[in-house]
Amino acid sequence: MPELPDLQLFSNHLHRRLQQRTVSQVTVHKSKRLNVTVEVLAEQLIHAKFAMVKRKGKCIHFHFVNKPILEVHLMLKGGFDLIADDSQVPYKILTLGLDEQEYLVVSDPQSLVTLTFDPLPISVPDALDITLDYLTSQLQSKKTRNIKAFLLDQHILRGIGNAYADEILWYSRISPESLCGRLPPDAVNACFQAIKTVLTEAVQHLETVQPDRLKGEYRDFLKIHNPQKNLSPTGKPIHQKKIANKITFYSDDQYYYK
Amino acid sequence: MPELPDLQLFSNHLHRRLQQRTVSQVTVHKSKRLNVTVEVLAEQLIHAKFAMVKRKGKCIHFHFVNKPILEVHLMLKGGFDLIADDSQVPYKILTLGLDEQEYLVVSDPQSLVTLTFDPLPISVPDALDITLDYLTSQLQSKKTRNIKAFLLDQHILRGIGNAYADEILWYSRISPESLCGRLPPDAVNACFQAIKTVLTEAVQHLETVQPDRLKGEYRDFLKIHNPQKNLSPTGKPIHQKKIANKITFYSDDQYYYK
DNA sequence: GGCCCTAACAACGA
DNA sequence: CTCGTTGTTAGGGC
Repeated sequence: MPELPDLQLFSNHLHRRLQQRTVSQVTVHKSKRLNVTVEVLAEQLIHAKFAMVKRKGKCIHFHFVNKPILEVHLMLKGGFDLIADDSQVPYKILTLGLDEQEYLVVSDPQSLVTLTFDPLPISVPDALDITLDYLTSQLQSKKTRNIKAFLLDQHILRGIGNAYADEILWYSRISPESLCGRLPPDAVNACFQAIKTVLTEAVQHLETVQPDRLKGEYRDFLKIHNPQKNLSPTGKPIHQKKIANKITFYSDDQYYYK
Repeated sequence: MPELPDLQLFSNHLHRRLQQRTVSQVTVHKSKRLNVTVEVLAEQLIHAKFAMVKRKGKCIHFHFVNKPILEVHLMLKGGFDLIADDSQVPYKILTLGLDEQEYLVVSDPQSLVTLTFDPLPISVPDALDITLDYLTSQLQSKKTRNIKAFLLDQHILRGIGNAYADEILWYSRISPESLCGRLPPDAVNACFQAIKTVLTEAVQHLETVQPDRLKGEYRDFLKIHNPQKNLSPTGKPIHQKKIANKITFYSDDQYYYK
C-alpha cells in the first residue's frame, strides 16, 4: 500500500533518526524472504554504523559505513517502527537494536516484506530521476501497451504504484487505456511534468501533515484515486474500472489516445 | 492447408511410388528453410534408395536405406509432384531426380515449406497414436485453456489443423470454447473417439475419391467446417467465430463446458 | 491457414 | 495493493 511519497516520507524520517547511530543487536524473526543466512546478516550488521537511508523506487536502502546496503521492500502491508520496546510490535520480520534503548523494527502482517543484503545495482531509473527523452523513448518502444500498465511497470521506471498512477494520468489529462505509442509530444510532456509534480507535491504534503509516520498510507488528499470523491476537480464524474489488472479511477477529463 | 488426412494420403501415395527407387539427382531451388547446406543434402541423398515414406504429425518423413531422414513440412500451401518433367512446375523448392525419367518435386508459392535433414526425434505423439489416458492427463494439465486451442497445439498432439479440429469437436458435441479442465469423463472419451474416427474416416474417404492427389486440399465432405453448409447434420445452424485466433465453425449441438 | 518469436495479459502463490 | 513465475494469447514475419 505505501507508495513512492509514503516511502520517501519514511526514508526521510529514518534518515534523520538513524544517521551515525550504531547497530547493537540483530534479530531476524522471519528469514524466508531474506537473501542471506541469518548468521551472515547478524555478523555483518552488528556494530555497523548507519551512514544514510535512501528510497530507491519502492525500496528503502539502509547504508552503513564500510558495509553493504540492506534493502527493504515493504510490499503491500509492511512498515517500520522506531520504538523503545519491540515486544509489543506484531508481525515482526527484523529488529535492529540501537543505542539508547531504541529498536528499528520491520514488520508485516502478510510476511511478504523482502530483505536483500548487498543488492545488485539496478539500472532502471527512479520515477523522480527520469528525463523527458527517456520517457519519450520508452513510450515509443511499447507501442501497443496502455499507459497505466506502463507507469506501473517497475522495469521501466521505479516507484509509481496504483494510486499515484491514476493521479498522474488525471493531471496529464490522459486516459489510462491510452496506448503508449499514440501519445503526441504534448501529452508525453504533460505526463512527464505530472510524474514530477504529483509525486513531489505529495511528498511535501505528507511531510507537512504527518512527518513522523513510518507505516501505512494516507491518501485522503488524492484528487482522483479516492473513494470519497465522485467528481474530479473540474467537476467531471469519476469512473472506476479494472485496467492493467488493477482497479483504476479516471474521469472524462482524460483523453483516450488510441 | 493440407491437414492430417490429406498428408496421410500424400504419404501413402508417395510410399507406393517411391519405395525401393533411387535418387539420381538433387536440386535445391530454395535453401532458406533447409537446415543443412545444399552440398551436404546433395552428397547425402545422391544414389540414396527410398526405404519408406511416413507421415508424422503434419510432416512427411522420407526414409532412405542407411541414410538419415528427410523431413518435409508443407506449411500452408506446399505440395508434391511426381512428374516426368519438372520444368513446368512453378515455385519449386526441391527436386529429387529418380530413375525412369521421373522427378519428385516439392513446391510452394509462399516458400514457407521447411526441409529438415536428419531431424531430431520428437516425443509428442501423433494424433492417431494417443491413448485415452494421455488425452485425459493432458486435458487436466491445461485447465483454463479452451479445447480448440488445445487440439491445435502441436506440442500436445501432432497433426490436427483448423478444419478437422472443428469436425472433431462437432462429433464430440463439445463447444470449441469449452475449458479443457471442465470436460467430464464422458466428453473426454467422446473427444478421444472422435479424434480417431474423424481422422481415419477422412483418410479412407480421400483414398477412395482421389487416391493419387499429392497437393492441395479437398474438404467438401466436411460436415461443419464447410462454408457450403448452413446447418449441421442434426439441422442446427452453424456459427462462425474466431476462437484460438482461428476462424471456427460450430453449432448449437455442442455443449459449452465452462 | 502453419510455425516461431516476442510482447502483452491473466492467474496464482508467497 | 506487490512482485515473481507460469501459461495463454495476439500480432508480425518467414
